[in-house]
Amino acid sequence: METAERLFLDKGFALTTTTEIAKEAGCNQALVHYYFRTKEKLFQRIFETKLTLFASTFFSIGQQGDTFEERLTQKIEAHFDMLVQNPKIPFLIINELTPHPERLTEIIKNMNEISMNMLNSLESDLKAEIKKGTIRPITVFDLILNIISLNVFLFISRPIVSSVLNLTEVETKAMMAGRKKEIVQTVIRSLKN
Amino acid sequence: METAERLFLDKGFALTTTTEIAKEAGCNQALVHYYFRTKEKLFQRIFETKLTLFASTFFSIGQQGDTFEERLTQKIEAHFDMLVQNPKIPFLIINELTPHPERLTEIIKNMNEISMNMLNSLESDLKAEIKKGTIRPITVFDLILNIISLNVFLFISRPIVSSVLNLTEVETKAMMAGRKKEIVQTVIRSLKN
DNA sequence: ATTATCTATAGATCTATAGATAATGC
DNA sequence: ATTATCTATAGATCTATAGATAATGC
Repeated sequence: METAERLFLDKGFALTTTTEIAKEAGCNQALVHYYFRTKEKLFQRIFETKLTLFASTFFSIGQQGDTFEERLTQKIEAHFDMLVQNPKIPFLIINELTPHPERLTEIIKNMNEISMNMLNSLESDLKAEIKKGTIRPITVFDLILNIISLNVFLFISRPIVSSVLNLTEVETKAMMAGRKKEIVQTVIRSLKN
Repeated sequence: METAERLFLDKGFALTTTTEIAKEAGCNQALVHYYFRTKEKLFQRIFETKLTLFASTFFSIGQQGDTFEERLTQKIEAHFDMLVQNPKIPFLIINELTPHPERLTEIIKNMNEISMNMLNSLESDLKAEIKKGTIRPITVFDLILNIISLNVFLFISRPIVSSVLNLTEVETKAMMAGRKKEIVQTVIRSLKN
């Protein structure tokens, strides 16, 4: 499963073969099917884990903090840090869900319990601030999509950006750290009245 | 080529077969190879066109306008409008370049002529504004990546967002129009001192 | 006795080409 | 005579399973 996870994350479902998984895992190809029946089933087990991880993190951290700005900064950074730990998840999700949006339907229901609560808490927090006049009017949808766009796209485009700018691994890390601060700045400042 | 373009944009290189291209184009599969030799060559002709289109638009529009804010708004909207016309290009580029970053190397050189000029003009424009104190200090890299992130990710995630929120086609269009305004707002406001 | 692992292979694709036939241009 | 189109097929995968053999657990 570890090998399969790595290969699926690198190349997606279509480009990964059970032969390759077996080879890199050090067994024969039949054994992969002995344990998981089909390539699809093996993929789904990995994919659902990754999708749940990706979706839940954003809504589950950053409830403390005195000011709205602090709480929001925590959320953005927690989301960013989750991506640092799982940099290839966004590519996998985009890669698989875009041609097969129907795959999402079942999984959404499983997440609604946790995420909806957190979403509502963010929404009421946001609305209170807008009413106070400390930030401009904005929907929770737009705010979240702004944050996810800025965070996720960095990780999606990282291989391409590193290639275009010819960055070493160290330089890439420095660039990512810089982006983390910049993204927080961009989101916080964009809310100012 | 039209059929191939549509299928490659929808499903990427790996999931598209020359058999399917031929079938939907109304000829037999051998004819595809008669004209294009290999699936790879056919793909590259389409891919390079799309990649050039994607990369050049951002740097080639929006030079007029009295204030920096107007010029920047034009650039953001021009980029957004290009994506409206070509909503599936980002997915194709991400999908193909992430597992094969080496494919980019040749193509970069072709674009450097145009884009570098435009990038320099944006950079000097930006620096002048920062010096004047009308906007906060920010690198041209961060500004461009902010814009591309917000714009492109919307189009990458559109199928997923529409599916999650259960949006009709009309509702999706309205959402996109709202996002266009919101993205401009976010970028402009995030630059304020 | 059950579970794990292997070899071998069926069956389904898919790309690419060979070679025959039809259509077109001079 | 050249170009376009077709049928047929070779060769390369790849998934999945059947059936034999080895390892493990009681």
